[in-house]
Amino acid sequence: MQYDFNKEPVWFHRKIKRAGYRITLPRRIILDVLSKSTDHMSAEDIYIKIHRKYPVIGLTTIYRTLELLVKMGIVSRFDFGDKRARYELSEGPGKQKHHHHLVCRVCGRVIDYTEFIDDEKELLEKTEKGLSEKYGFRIENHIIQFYGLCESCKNT
Amino acid sequence: MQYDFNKEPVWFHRKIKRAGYRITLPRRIILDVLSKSTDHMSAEDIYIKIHRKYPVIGLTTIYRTLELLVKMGIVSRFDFGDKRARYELSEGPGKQKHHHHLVCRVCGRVIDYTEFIDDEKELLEKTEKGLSEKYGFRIENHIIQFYGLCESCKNT
DNA sequence: ATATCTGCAAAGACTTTGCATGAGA
DNA sequence: TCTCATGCAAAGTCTTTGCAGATAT
Repeated sequence: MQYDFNKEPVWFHRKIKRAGYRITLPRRIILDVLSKSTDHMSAEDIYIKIHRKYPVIGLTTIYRTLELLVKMGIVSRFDFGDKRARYELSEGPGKQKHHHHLVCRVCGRVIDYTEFIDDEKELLEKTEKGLSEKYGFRIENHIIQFYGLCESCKNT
Repeated sequence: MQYDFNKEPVWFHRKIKRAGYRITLPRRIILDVLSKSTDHMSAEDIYIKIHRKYPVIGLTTIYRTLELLVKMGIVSRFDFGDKRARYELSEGPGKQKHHHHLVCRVCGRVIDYTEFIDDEKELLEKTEKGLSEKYGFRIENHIIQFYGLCESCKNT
């Protein structure tokens, strides 16, 4: 894993500082790993990826940083049914495209799909509006996941 | 918790037996608790509810039974962000109505809602069809969850 | 300078596993 | 009778916490 300090994302610095936090090496590295990955990484995945080049960064820090990033809305956290939390960049300046997940209940494979998102959008907006009126909820985000058997597990 | 052995659900016996499993006391009790509860119970919740009347049933059995019921599709398992799995009867003979969840990220309260389900239905069917064609997935079910702040946490 | 942040080790919480006993068909 | 199911205790896994030293601003 290579980290290019010249391409630091400005929006990130601003957001962190504005919230009263500090820009630190682990935070920069972890954000970088997440923005370059297309996978849904666990804390340990990130740790392993980072460890060779930055052995000083411990797993604890990964957890704490992820917690921070989730709280700030920069990162989203998912549960795909294996026992570990998975993380990915939220939609936004990090350029993550809005998508949902398709999870195979046998092999655990996860596919991101972006199709039908536009169709969903209208429905979701309507639903969010209705729910917030009826239950007084302020809805911030949503998760849609489909579960089933992936192509290979289906044929086994 | 009272268990009425005269009202045993026939569909459950049939389903269990047809799958080659045995009808046992713990399985009957756990199903009963789930079908009478409107909550999203953790394994421990179920254990506590059962324990006074059936102290012989251990937590391990609860876990194993839930695993079985989930595998058979009788029970669904959810993650609401606290660290424990939550279980509820799936839609079906147990008479659970199809619904989704609204989760408060502060206090953890979960509201079941059934509104808009009809609107969702058409979209979901279309999406499921499209996804199964494109990715070769056999989709068995889905989860939709909204996250945000409930009425009281919003005003604090 | 000083309030944050980090790493390490240890603790914590939920869940799973091994094994001998007990129970359903 | 003969598997399958259960209970107990122990182990496992991911995640969090306490604390002293290090770091950002």
